[in-house]
Amino acid sequence: MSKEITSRVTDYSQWYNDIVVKADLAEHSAVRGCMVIKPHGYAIWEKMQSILDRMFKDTGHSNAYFPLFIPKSYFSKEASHVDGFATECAVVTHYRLKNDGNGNIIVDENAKLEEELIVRPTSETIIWNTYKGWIESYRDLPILVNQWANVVRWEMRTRLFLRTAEFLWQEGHTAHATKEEAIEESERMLHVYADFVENWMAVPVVRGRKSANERFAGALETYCIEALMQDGKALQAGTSHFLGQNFAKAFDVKFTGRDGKLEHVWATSWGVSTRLIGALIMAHSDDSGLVIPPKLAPIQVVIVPIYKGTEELEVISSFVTELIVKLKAKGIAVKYDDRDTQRPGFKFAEYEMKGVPVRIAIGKRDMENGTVEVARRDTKTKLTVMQDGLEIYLQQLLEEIQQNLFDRALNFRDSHITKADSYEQFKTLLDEKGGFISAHWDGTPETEQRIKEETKATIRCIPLDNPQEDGVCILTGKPSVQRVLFARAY
RNA sequence: CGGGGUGUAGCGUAGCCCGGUAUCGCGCCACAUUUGGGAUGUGGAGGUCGUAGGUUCGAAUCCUGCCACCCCGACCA
Repeated sequence: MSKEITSRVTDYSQWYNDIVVKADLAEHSAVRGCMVIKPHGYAIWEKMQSILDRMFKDTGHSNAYFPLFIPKSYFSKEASHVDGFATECAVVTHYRLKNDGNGNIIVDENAKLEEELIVRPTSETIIWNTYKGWIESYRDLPILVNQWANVVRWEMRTRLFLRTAEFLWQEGHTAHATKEEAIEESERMLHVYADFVENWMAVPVVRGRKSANERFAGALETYCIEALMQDGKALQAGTSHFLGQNFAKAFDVKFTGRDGKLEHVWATSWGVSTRLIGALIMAHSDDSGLVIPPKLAPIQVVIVPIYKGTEELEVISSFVTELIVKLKAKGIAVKYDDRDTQRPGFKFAEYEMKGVPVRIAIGKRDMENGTVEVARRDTKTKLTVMQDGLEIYLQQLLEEIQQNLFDRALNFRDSHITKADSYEQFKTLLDEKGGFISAHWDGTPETEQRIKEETKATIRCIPLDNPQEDGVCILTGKPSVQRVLFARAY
């Protein structure tokens, strides 16, 4: 099957592509810029969905669904929002096809839509147009709604999971009576995201806010969590926006307060996407393939029998059947791979490629000794373990792997936040070390833009609770009150 | 959207300059021997050579248009 993958040092970006394809997560589709998410990749997404969905429900949110299509005029209502998305919108102009008489199917020019429809790149406009009808009084607030959906952004260059023309995500859209409450909500959801990414995906993040340049089109404040990939590039793993009253004003959404006065509603929106799968891959995986943290793994433990002849297999299988019951009782997702069409070595390599956290091999020798061979994916080490009490051992091992992955990523991240005090040093660090560079910035969009043009690095975020410290901007030498995190990013 | 490149079996490729219906490897199928890290042998199946047209007795090969993909820019929360 020749499933060799390119090593990370040879070509990191090819390594990434190889993992996605060879771990069977996704593939390019017949449609330009759009991917097919394969069952193994989708299983990871489903796992992410179910955990996040529970977290959203626990913080008081409900799911709903809004249309895929948005009337073009809605878009124009919020000026900065249009500017942000105009260049990457798919537009529906007709609603019918016809036969041209020569056996070709063509667009029926007589079926032109009176108003073109935009395929949603995000749903703020259609949602705020809807909320207008839901909100009259402070008693109708807050509205805490989330939707799981697909969106389309017509990107020029795409990468599986990281940037595709269509992708899956969730978008939360909330409406509040006060500014404070809306800000609190957007911060709360940022922390929900950080909690998920760190504790489930085992990827450490920096929580912060975006500079004006990087802010969401239409937001007053964009909060984000930034993660660091193994090649030293940053990846925005989630964003949460305080939208102020911008959309309420654009769609005329007002409510009557306790005091009887009419006021515009305060808004937030927040989202994470299938891009998280890209983050997962680039944070943990190695040259043998994908590495999935146990808490997100669709299969946590795979059992591979090693046998000669059906008689040996039967003995092993009856033991495994009992073991599976015990593992499931501990909540462990287990798979027994007794396919006779593949040899053990092949299976070992396959599950390594697919990132299964723990592999158990059981052969005749083990059956005689009352042992199994346990191999962990994160360290690629093997141990012989007693069958007795195996379920407890595995439960602890899975937790240990989860922790180890996080610690490893955290260690890498922390050793890749470097201070730079001059522009020369800044550029050298970017080229030679990568990672986040903590540097003083004069706070102006112009300076950020120039640094971006000259170095391809952007301000990833201004960390929350950022220590205040007097200094001078690395580019302009103007006074600065704090350092911000720069990096080259995905 | 600019500049460059590539399209040949599921995947990776040879052939193209110098025109004669296609090479090799992996994978796939069958059988046998195998099974503690990607098995081996024997046999077999699989191709509108991206697509449309042109030149020619004859086109994977030469010419033109189109499409797709890749790389570099531009663009991108």
